[in-house]
Amino acid sequence: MQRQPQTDERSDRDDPSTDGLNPQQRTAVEHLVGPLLVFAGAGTGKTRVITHRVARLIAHGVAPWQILAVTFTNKAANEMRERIIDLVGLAAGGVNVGTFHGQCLRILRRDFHRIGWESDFSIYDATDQLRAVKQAMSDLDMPLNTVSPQAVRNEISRAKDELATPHEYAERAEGFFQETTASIYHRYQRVLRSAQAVDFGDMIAYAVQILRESPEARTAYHGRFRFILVDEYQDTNRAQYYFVRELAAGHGNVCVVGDDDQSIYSWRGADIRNILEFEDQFPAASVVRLERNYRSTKRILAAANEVISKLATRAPKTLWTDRADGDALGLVEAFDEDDEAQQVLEVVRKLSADHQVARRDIAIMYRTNAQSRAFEELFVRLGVPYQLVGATEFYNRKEVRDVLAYLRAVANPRDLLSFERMANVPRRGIGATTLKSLRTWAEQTGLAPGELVRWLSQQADAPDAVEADVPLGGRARRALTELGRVMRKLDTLASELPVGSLINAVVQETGYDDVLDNDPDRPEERWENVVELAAAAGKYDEFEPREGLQRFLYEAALVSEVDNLAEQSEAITMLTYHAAKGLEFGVVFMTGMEEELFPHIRSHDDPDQMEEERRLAYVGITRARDRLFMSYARFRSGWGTPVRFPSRFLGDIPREHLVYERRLDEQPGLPPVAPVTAQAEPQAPTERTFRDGQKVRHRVFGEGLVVSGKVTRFDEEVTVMFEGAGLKHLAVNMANLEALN
DNA sequence: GATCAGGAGATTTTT
DNA sequence: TCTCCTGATC
Repeated sequence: MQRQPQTDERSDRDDPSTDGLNPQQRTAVEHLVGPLLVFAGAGTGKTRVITHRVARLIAHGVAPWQILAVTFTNKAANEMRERIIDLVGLAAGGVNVGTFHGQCLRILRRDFHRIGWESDFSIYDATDQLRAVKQAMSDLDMPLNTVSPQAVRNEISRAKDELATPHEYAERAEGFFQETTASIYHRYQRVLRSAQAVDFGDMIAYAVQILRESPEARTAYHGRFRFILVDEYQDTNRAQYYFVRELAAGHGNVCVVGDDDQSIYSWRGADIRNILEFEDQFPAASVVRLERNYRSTKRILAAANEVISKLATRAPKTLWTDRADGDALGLVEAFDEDDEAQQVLEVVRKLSADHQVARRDIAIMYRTNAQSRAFEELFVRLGVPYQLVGATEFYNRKEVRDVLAYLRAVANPRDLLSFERMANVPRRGIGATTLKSLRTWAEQTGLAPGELVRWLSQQADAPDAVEADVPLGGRARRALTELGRVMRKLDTLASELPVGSLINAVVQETGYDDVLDNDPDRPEERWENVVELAAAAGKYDEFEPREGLQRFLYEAALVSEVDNLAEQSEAITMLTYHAAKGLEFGVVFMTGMEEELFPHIRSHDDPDQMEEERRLAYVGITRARDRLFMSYARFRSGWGTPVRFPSRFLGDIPREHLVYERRLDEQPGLPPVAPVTAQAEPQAPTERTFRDGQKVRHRVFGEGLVVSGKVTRFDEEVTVMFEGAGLKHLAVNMANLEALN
């Protein structure tokens, strides 16, 4: 695992006694039995409470393995494990720390047979899910444009977050989209089932099902996990709540820690009710509120409080701190995204020179992963060390997915998606039609395509085999037989080689090395990724080959963050606001503080989502200990309108806490924008000046007709059909359109 | 029936 | 910028 930056108050590491805890923290630590809810505001010593609580439980004779600690991310789980060991000693390594999905995986591995599954299965991630949705739609003879497969995937995931089965979902489905989704969902589950595969939502759902339906399993887990601890409880979804409830049903020793102000995952099904209604769901629960912030300066905290106070709904609380006022928050106005990166780097240099701030204590945060690009390019060019958290999407690289598809097709011959992904890579003359007839044949025989091709190859090897009825053309049959031969070879290798070496063998045996060599754009990079994958798999070489393979595949599915190649202690950290939750840094740069980016444009028409953006801004601000900088660009290439305006969140911060580090001189071509510190709302036109059907002239595009238009917060946008240039979306302030009639 | 080329569309946040 | 999809070609 990559070395992560500090979590909450790593700085004051201490002995397991309750000395040095404030009264609220102590209350939380000393409460041992029964349900407990800890409202832990940002920087209030949450991690400290958790680790001390664990220490105290162990001091009271609870065995480490009787404690189950659940987090939301692998990052958080690793941090928590480390902190517990730091405090309690190695003996505490036995505490069961893991993500929801990791914990459920263990239960499935052990007890999946109780509900009719095998203990080896494939885990389908979001990309696989999408393919499975398309597969389901095609099974139903439904054109892919009937409904958006992405939307259906998300809808299915939301349903699973609520533990709704296809049947339950269908019962309450309303309207065309939901009713269509209902039938796809039904079929989708069959696709997964026959592939012996589960998606993320299934993992929770099946674990709950096991706990509910198997008395043996239920008794075993109740006996095993006597104390349950859930971190970031505000981000749990309904299914996860049921999971916790089932586990805690025997004894009620469940401690949840969270902060409704930091709830930022409702788009993933997080249900704020879980934390707000905890006292109803677990009667006799004690509630502790941590409101003293140890992390940030007064001015940073004031900004945070101001931003979060504009929420329409939240549990009342006010963070306070004893720390000094600190510096004002620095504002950086940039021309565009490249300039933004430059300017941020300028400030970083100044900080290093004037205040000896170490780069490892600096974080650059952004709303979307794509924003990291400008920073990366600059930093690479200048040799500035940085580390990217998450995001790299290593496991979404084509070559990585290809190799993994081979491994999964070997580990689980029934895994249809993996099989079909690798079936024609490299090209073997197996096209869509061949695969389709193979699937049909599979349905008739009850065998999976992966099993059938192996059988074909066996038949071919046995000269006196009885000629069975094979519904395939000669060419297709030959190609599939050859594929079966490769698969059988891989089967053998998988039983002999540790998984790290297996990857190398797979690449050679299958001819995938040629695919990599002949890659049109970046063969070296693709090779590097495959090598890196093999290196990651090497961790499992100590296991029996088959077992190591299976474990590696589970990890690959559940770990989204990759080890960065080298540990760079002197590197600037770059990460999204979402990924920053739970971390803290001496200096934080909140970049891209622009309307339509942060708050994100997709949140603009939904008040609930807008509130979530605000909480996300709050999370960003409260990551900073000593210094906070916020930057925005006046132009940003890419999508949407190129002209940008400062984020409303900037306007919410009292001006006495803000100071410009850098402002642009007003230049020709730059639309005027009032300084953020003095700004209320930007002036927006109230009605359209160009009507539909109006003829206009543009300096570059020539003459055209206005097709549609709308008034936005800051400007008027029109869509114009130009005679030469086609359809264009234009911002009226920028485009200098001339009305012609 | 497979492959190729070109175009279109889509890009939030993550286990 | 990149991936997916479609339609045309071999």
